[in-house]
Amino acid sequence: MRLPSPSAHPCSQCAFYDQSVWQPVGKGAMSFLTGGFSRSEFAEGQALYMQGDENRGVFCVSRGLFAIRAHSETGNTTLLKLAYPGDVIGFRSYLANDTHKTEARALMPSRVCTVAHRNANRLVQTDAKVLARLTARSIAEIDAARDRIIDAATESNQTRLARILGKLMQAHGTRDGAYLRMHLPLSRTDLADLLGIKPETVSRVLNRLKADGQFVVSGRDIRMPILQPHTSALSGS
Amino acid sequence: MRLPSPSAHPCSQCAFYDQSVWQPVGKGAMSFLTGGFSRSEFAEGQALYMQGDENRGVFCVSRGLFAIRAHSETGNTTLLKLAYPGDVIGFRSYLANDTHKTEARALMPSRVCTVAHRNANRLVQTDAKVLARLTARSIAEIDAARDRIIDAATESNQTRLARILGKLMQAHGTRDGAYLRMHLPLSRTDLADLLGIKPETVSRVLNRLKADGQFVVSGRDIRMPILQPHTSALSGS
DNA sequence: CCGGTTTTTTGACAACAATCAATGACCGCA
DNA sequence: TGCGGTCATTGATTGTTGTCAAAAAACCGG
Repeated sequence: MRLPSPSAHPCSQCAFYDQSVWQPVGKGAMSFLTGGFSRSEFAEGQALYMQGDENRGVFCVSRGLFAIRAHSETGNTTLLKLAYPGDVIGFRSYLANDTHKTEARALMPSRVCTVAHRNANRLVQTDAKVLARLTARSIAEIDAARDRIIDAATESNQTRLARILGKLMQAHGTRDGAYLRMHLPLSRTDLADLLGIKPETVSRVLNRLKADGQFVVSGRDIRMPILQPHTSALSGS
Repeated sequence: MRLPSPSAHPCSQCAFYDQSVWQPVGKGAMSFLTGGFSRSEFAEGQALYMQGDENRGVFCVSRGLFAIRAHSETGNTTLLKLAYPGDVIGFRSYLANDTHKTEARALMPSRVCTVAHRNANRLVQTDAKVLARLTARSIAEIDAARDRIIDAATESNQTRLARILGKLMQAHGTRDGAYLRMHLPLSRTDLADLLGIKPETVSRVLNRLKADGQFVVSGRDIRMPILQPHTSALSGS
């Protein structure tokens, strides 16, 4: 799990190096970073952390997709967000010095880079820029949550579902003729927990999206026309 | 607007002094705090800042109630949160060094304490504890947003409205016989923007709350029985 | 390939919300 | 006092979602 070269920046080969929380770490503190750094593979369904767990460090999704879920006492589950490659997760618990209030679970085979709690502390103490980058992630989290609140309050579930699928398609879809195609990494229940509706309703909303020609859905196999519907409508005349 | 004694901590008489972002400021940096500190009164309907404005500082609600709203290009308005006394607002814009993405407007006669942008910068540079407290507010903001997302996804609008009214009643209600009573500081449209529904639906949900005996509503005059409904139901037999 | 399980879909109905239109209540002000 | 104007309520209708039940499809281990 440890990387071969302890003097090189462990994120230097990562596609998200520029935005890495640890990018400011210089030569002087590099041993704090490489010492607590690890890269782990996660199978579909495997948890990175569970609700109530002590914080073990700061995590960065390197590949795949994670679901950040909250489980209530009454048994309800809300899928708070999807963590895509480049997203940093677990930092709320790290910054608050608190247990995790959500769980993170891989929705497909995924890879995560971890900086252990103790080492993160040392890096934050050594370089103020690291803390500044963590603060920036907090602000981005606030913005994302605000956007989601607005989205939920103003858009129909059909529109919201189309957006979620479109974003997943952009991240995980592959070209197939005039379509983008993917294996949907979320169950109907996951989609329901993401929208705050019941799985039966997800089925019906998907039917509407199919009827509108926005998606071709068959189980977890999903295709999305690459051309925007209004473009093709205009091209006909 | 300036306070009389420049050597005393301007928050020292405030009910929220302990949780004040500026509480850690010591004698050495006090002039940075008192110099940029001001206390302002706001009339009902008056804006503290508008969406798109440059950040002028960090604000703390001292008395009254503010609505934090987001206006979309399409003309939709979402009431993102209510800022109660003790709440710090405007810090997202301050920390991100960005324009305000929301507006803050007084819902009743209110008082706000302001630390000007430049002085806030000096205080943050002087004392790391100040930044730590701002970070803690960011985390609290993330938590509050998460709670709201869960609430919207799992609770009925009736339950959500009852909670909102109950919280307002707790903050602004006065005892009146067996009831807590208040003048509702929000219009039906505000309540609608808070729940993500239409004003007509707010009317109907209020009717259901009335029918259930949870509230007595007449225009903006609202009363809430102090005894829990289930207690009185049991006491009958 | 089979049997058993889980997931997803469909159907029927009730509850809830959006929309549009009309009415009613309230307020400020001439 | 009466006149607009805004805000709030109500009614009628349609669309959406929840709920419960059943059927269909997908999945899994042997």
